[in-house]
Amino acid sequence: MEPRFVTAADVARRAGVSRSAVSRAFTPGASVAPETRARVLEAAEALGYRVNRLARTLHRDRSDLVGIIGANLGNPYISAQFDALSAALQAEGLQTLLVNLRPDPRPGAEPPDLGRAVERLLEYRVRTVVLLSGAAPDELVRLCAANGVRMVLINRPAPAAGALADVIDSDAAGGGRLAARRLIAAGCRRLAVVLSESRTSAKLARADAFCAEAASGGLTVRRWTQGPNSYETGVAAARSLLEGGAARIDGIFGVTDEIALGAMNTARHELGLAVPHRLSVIGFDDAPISAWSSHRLTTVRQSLPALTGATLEAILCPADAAVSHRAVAVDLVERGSVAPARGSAPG
Amino acid sequence: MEPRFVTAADVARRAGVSRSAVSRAFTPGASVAPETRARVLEAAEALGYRVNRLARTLHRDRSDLVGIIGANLGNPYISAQFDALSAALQAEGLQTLLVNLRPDPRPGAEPPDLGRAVERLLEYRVRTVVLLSGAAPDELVRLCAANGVRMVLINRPAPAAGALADVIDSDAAGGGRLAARRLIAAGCRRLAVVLSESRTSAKLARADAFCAEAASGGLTVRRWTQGPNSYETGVAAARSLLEGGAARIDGIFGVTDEIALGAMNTARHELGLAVPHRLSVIGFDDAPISAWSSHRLTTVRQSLPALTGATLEAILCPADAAVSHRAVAVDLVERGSVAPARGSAPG
DNA sequence: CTGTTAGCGCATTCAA
DNA sequence: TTGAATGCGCTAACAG
Repeated sequence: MEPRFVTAADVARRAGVSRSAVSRAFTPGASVAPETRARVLEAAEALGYRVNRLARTLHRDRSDLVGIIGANLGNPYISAQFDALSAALQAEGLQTLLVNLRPDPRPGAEPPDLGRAVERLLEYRVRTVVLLSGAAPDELVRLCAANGVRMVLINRPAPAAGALADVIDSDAAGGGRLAARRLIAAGCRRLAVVLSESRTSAKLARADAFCAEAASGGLTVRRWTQGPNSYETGVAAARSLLEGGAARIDGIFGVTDEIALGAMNTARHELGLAVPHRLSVIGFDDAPISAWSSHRLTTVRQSLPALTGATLEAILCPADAAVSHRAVAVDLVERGSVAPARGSAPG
Repeated sequence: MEPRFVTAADVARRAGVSRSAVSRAFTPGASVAPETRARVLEAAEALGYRVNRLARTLHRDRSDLVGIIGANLGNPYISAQFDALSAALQAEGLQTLLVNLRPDPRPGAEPPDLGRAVERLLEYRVRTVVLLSGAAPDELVRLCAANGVRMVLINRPAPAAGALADVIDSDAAGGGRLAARRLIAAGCRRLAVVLSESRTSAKLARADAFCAEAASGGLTVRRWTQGPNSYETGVAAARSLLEGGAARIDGIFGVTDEIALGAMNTARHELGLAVPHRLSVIGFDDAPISAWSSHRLTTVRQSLPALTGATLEAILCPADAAVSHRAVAVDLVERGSVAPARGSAPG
């Protein structure tokens, strides 16, 4: 005899009431006599009944499933972000359904496809799709909208105007400028920026603003672009930019902490360059590990609580609310990877 | 006019067939005329229809949702493990429904409750519950079993004999012994083990085996237990164990890499102790960041692919299969945080 | 307040 | 192969 899930009918039978009574006993705000309700709950308890939320969803216009599309979940910042977001959702009674865009390592496997990911989530009738990774083509945004599902884009390229997508953006340009100004203040004159090949506009915007700010200070920036957003990308960049010392790069901006850490560690431990005396390094994110005493990375902070809060707001807003654009401020966290500012303006 | 999800009936109408035909067109192996099928697919495409997997689940005996219960998703090893597992599930057509056991930071919030987490997942009729965190009381295992849901425990205390739960265990005792032997070979004589307060038997077993092995070598071990499994726990331990230098601890085993890294970094950068010359440190997990040149932590490796593979096997096994116990071997990864072995046996 | 009834979207019998 | 009918577990509108 296969064990089976207990149904409302089972409970009704045992409690000697109708199925509706059972349903009502589990619906907050429904009108049930306290006594009936108690009897139902008792029977449910005895039988081990619990509401089938999947079936319940058939009736309501939206489920309490929130789809999160992410890649790179091992990344120190993204994992923290995902952790915070899923916890916050849960506190609101929402549940996290994950689609992992990580490439399947098996030979012959197809590369991950964002379109399929979204469709998959639509099949589960999620109420919202949150994009932590990848760039959403307008067509996908429209697809969701056509199904009454809002999309929330976090640090993603903004979709076409009028598209039904909320966007949460930390101030990439401001952060890039902050980084450039700080390196220049430290006396760096030969700057480089390291970014991954991902076409994510947030990372591009960080790099572009960095370059623009440097240019306005009369400096040109060596731009190093290759590989994924990973530690190894930073390692490779450091080797390529610093080895031999011909270019005499003295300031590096990594568009994510993970990249910056790869570059900094390689400079320090593999190439023997003193940080920050010979080379200053600055990152973007403020991942937890960046504060560790083994790193002490100076970085542009995106406040995780702020980011999570803005995301949650967007997710919770009524289905018919106008789309919104939430900006999250960034600030510079001074630690030990950038040389002290020279000639800072006196008091 | 609210946008609504397209239903099979809509498609049937447009294609001029019955709803059943639509259903069959989307059911692999059903008997449909190729021509009908084509017409249905065309109509579906035009309308933007996709199967409602929630409704589909009402008919099948199990859903394709796998519930994962985890805490500490920001932990460097756990995030990697979660990443690998969710990707592997997806490659098998299964979907990850997450319950995050992270404490709600809001004031007055209740602490996370594993029982509620499991019940929540049962409400979604998941086919399997995977426990990455917490210890499963037998009563919870029985609860799942009563609902025909298998439980998979990863590095968790084994439930009562006969309970319907698959367990995946990396060799905690073997790893603990490996760590002890290595520190002893390095010439360490004043050992300490650092563990968190969590009652997780895996971490306890690592520590216990470490102490036992040290004892058999004539050494007693200072046991430091406090706080959660986190970097800060390692930091606090290092301060408490090493500050002042009275105890002259010369070898530390952290039961997770994160703890070991906290201890090592604090010893090195805050207390100014040379690692490995003055102090040797060894961890357990082999998280990606442990290999970084800023750490080079010698550690006991749990192979992530092996762990993920074993987990997947357990999840995919038929519902009526006997419960299984899978052991994952560990080995020592030599890096730079332990002094070279002295007087190793020649040839 | 309660039970009856009628769906929600789908898969699967059963006849045809 | 196909359509009609039935049921999955639940909610909601309706009468009582």
